[in-house]
Amino acid sequence: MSNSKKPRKTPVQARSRATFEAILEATAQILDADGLAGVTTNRVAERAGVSIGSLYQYFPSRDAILAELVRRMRLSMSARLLAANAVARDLPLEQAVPMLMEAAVHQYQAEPRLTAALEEAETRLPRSADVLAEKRRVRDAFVECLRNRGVEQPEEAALDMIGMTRGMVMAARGAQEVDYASLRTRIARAAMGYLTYRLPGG
Amino acid sequence: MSNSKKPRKTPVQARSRATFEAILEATAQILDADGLAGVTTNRVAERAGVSIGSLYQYFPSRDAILAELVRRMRLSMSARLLAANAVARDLPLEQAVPMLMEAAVHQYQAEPRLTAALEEAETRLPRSADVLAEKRRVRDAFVECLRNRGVEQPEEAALDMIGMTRGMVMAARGAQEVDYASLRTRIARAAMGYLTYRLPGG
Amino acid sequence: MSNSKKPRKTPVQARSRATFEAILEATAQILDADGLAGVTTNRVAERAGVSIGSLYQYFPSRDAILAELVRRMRLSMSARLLAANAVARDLPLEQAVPMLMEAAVHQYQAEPRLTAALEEAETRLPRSADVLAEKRRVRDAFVECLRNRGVEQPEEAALDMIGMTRGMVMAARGAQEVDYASLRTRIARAAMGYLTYRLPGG
Amino acid sequence: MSNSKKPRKTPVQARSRATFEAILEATAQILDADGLAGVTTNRVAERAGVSIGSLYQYFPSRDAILAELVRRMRLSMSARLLAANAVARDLPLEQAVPMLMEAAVHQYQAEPRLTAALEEAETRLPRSADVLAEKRRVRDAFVECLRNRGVEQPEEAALDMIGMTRGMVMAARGAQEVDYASLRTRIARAAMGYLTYRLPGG
DNA sequence: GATGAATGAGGATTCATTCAT
DNA sequence: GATGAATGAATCCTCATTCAT
Repeated sequence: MSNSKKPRKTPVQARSRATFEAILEATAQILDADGLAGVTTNRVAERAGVSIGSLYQYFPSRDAILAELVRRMRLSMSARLLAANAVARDLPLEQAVPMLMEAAVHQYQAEPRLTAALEEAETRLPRSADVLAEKRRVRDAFVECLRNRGVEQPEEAALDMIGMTRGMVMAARGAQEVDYASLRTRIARAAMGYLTYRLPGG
Repeated sequence: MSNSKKPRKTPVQARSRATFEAILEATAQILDADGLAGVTTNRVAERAGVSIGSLYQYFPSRDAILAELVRRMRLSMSARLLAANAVARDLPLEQAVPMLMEAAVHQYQAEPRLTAALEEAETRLPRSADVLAEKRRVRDAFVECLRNRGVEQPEEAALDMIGMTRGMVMAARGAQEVDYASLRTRIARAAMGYLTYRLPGG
Repeated sequence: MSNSKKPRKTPVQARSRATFEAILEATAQILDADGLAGVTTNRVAERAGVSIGSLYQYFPSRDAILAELVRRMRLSMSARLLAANAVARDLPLEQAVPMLMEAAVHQYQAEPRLTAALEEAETRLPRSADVLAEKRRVRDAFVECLRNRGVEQPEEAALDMIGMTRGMVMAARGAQEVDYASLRTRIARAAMGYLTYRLPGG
Repeated sequence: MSNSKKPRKTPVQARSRATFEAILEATAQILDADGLAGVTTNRVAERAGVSIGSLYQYFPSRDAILAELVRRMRLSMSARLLAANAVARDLPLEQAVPMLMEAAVHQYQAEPRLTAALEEAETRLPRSADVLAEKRRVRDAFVECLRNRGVEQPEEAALDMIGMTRGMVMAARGAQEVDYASLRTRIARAAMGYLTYRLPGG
């Protein structure tokens, strides 16, 4: 019995592959334009230029399409983070952290609406081991970066830095802000400030 | 021209008032328990102990119920922020900021699931002038606090601080973290660090 | 959480009751005309003169409609059997058995196609305690009748007599036979013969 | 005018023959395991190790596959009956009848689920001359056996004996009874009793 | 001949909303 | 005002069948 969230058939032939990708692409477009509620299987099929039957040849359910997109997004985010972490390996904290934050921001900045919709989808979908693993890798990249540079409580700090990144991008997006260069600088500042500031009472 | 998102009638009589509130309370309970998707008008009516027909006497649509709850949440958040700002009027930045951050966190901390569901509802609903105004007041409270204490770019900083607050609470919640005292401290630290840190290159 | 095979709402008002019965009646007509495969919810609703939404107010699923019809059929069969058994209480075997057989045959004879369709439905549906109980009562009526008159292995004999009844009616129906008086006589003969015949070797 | 229920081509070559049989075998397996509803053409093709396109080279429709299986079942039943009748040619009624009954029971006993599924399929399918002919031969075997031994109304009696056989086996199966030796004895007893018993009033 | 990708009519079910009583 | 029965558009999904490669 195959996992119902996995693609139903692994596309090997060229035509199959194209259909498979067309369905994902159509779904991403609709998510970006109309959000999660706009994604109906018939609409996806229509936009993909495919019959509803074909859609169900490749995905066992509507959720499976969303799950695949979420999986790809998380995969892409973790890949970017790991790459940034590798590049920053020998840099000091104040140079390494901005690089990681920039990597973390990238996806939100590149496709803000799609990413928000996919994160919403992620909360609706059953927890997926794949997705959890990728998120764990992102956090681990932060943890490693911080621990190697002597930061205390690196697990907690990683969580906080990921959270503030996401929160600040979303807030900027909500306020229609478009100066991403400035935003990245502020996010890096927030992270470094968080790591170095000592509260008066603490 | 009647705004379809406003309650259909202003309840003046006691019984009307009670029914009106019962519907909102029922909706809030369902949102907290099952999220936005669990809110169906029939279910709300049933839990409120009201017929579906009566529900539509008080609210013109399902969305109108959600809009009213969103409005109240934003109202409550801005009230809390304004109060905190008033109390902190004469305190220095490093004492005022934690007070504001704490006020901003409160709602998320007190009812995390309900608040998340209402924010999700908010993104689905058409922009409401009421809600925008309350959010503006929250931001203005931050702006005033910062400007009075000589912080540069207070508009931008207010936005960032609100964003990081929300982001860090949500991340903590997603990681099942429950030590809110620690979380509040870290959020205050992030805010103060953000305001005071100078990037090497900047 | 209510049993999903039970009617969703117990109809108390006159209009409700009428709708409820109209749905069952429409389903029975379709079963009789086209068999189980002809029963689609939309078709039932249409024939009942009711919207599809109304149908689902009264029954949680297509199967629930069928289950209710099966339940009624079994109820009616057991009632008839028990009545016959009561009437035959003081009669000797050779008079009692034909009465029971006649009662057992009645439903098949009165509505052969509908009954066949409902029995087919019964095998598809999850076992229902109600239905099993009614079937048990039918068998128990036979058992009691036989045991009181000194028949050996009355449980087994009851099962066999019920089986032969059903088999002979169905075969007659398949052969387009319509002389039910003759059929009943033969069924009674088969039953009595079964009970009294001694195999040469046995 | 091509009968759409007939196999599309007569397989002469070995490979064709093998494919044809594989499809039938796969269908029989699915029928036995999951009943008529489990038989989908794609599933049959998959289990037969054949593409769906090939399946439609050998059978014009799903029903044609089922029809062929029904035809074979009836063929096999009639062959067994005719053989039993031949063997019993010179035996007296009370020895001949049990032999015929046993032959009639055999198929139900050997593959109860498959046989039940095929009989269900038979009722769904359009009447087939082939199938009717085989059923006629079964009945004729009984008729001949009875007439030769002086039984009155042999046509009617044959019908009744076939019916009671089927009914008793099905009832036993429904009751999870597995002692087929006992069952066969009882079926023979029912048949002989039916043939010899004289109702008091008759 | 074989393949399997593609088709789309059709079926079950939900739920916001209306309106007769 | 209140009630709740009724509505039907919209949604997810299946499966027999076709046809380009």
